[in-house]
Amino acid sequence: MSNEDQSEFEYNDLDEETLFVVSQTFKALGDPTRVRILHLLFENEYSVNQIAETLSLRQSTVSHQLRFLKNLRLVKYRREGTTLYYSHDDEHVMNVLEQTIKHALHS
Amino acid sequence: MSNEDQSEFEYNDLDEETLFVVSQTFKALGDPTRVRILHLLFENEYSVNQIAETLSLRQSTVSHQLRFLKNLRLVKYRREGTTLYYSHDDEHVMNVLEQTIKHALHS
DNA sequence: TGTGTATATTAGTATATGTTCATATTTTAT
DNA sequence: ATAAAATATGAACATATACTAATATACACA
Repeated sequence: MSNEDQSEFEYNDLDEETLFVVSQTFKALGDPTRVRILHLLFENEYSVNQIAETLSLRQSTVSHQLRFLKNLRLVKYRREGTTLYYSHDDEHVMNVLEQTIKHALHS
Repeated sequence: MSNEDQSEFEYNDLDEETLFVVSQTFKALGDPTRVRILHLLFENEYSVNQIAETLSLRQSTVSHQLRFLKNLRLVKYRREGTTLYYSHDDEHVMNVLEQTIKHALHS
């Protein structure tokens, strides 16, 4: 088999932006803390302190990770006085997470 | 609202193993190089060198990442002489990847 | 057995990442 | 204005990660 035969079919690599968005999105789900936070936010909204208490994390840790998730528009918040209630903001990502959790539980 | 009201509903955190598997799986998809490799393997099998050439990566880099992916059983290989042909080995993960790429392309 | 080819592995390095502590900022209520 | 509560931020640290060069290993075949 000649080299020409091997390269007969041109491969279309992912464009740089798509590649960045996709890997960045998965990177968000690639950390246990962020998975726990998103999993917690599956059904309800929670304040930063509530998240920290429920998951036994430092307030600072939660805030840092929420910023990460907010930059990717995976979560949003609403304010009530000094309290910020966070909730998820990306149905696709939450679906992917749910699917994969279920898949992991069955395997 | 009292503290009792807030903690009335017990939250069931993900068990440690599920958490590990899920975040580990997403971590695999959280790197551009691995995304490119898996994307390449979507339809066909490729040898290590073919992957390296197609994606302009070093042989060593590809081999390292393939080991990573193989440890998670995301890829498998078959041998033909000295050549190893790699292909994907996890339909669920490939579906998730495909979905997310399509989602990224439309946004 | 010896040589060439394909792949894997090891060690080193630079960068990225996640957590923590301390502190700053924002908002509300007095 | 001041204090308290909730959250955000910055710096420092330790660890993880990805890539590279060099080398080792595995296989095929003369």
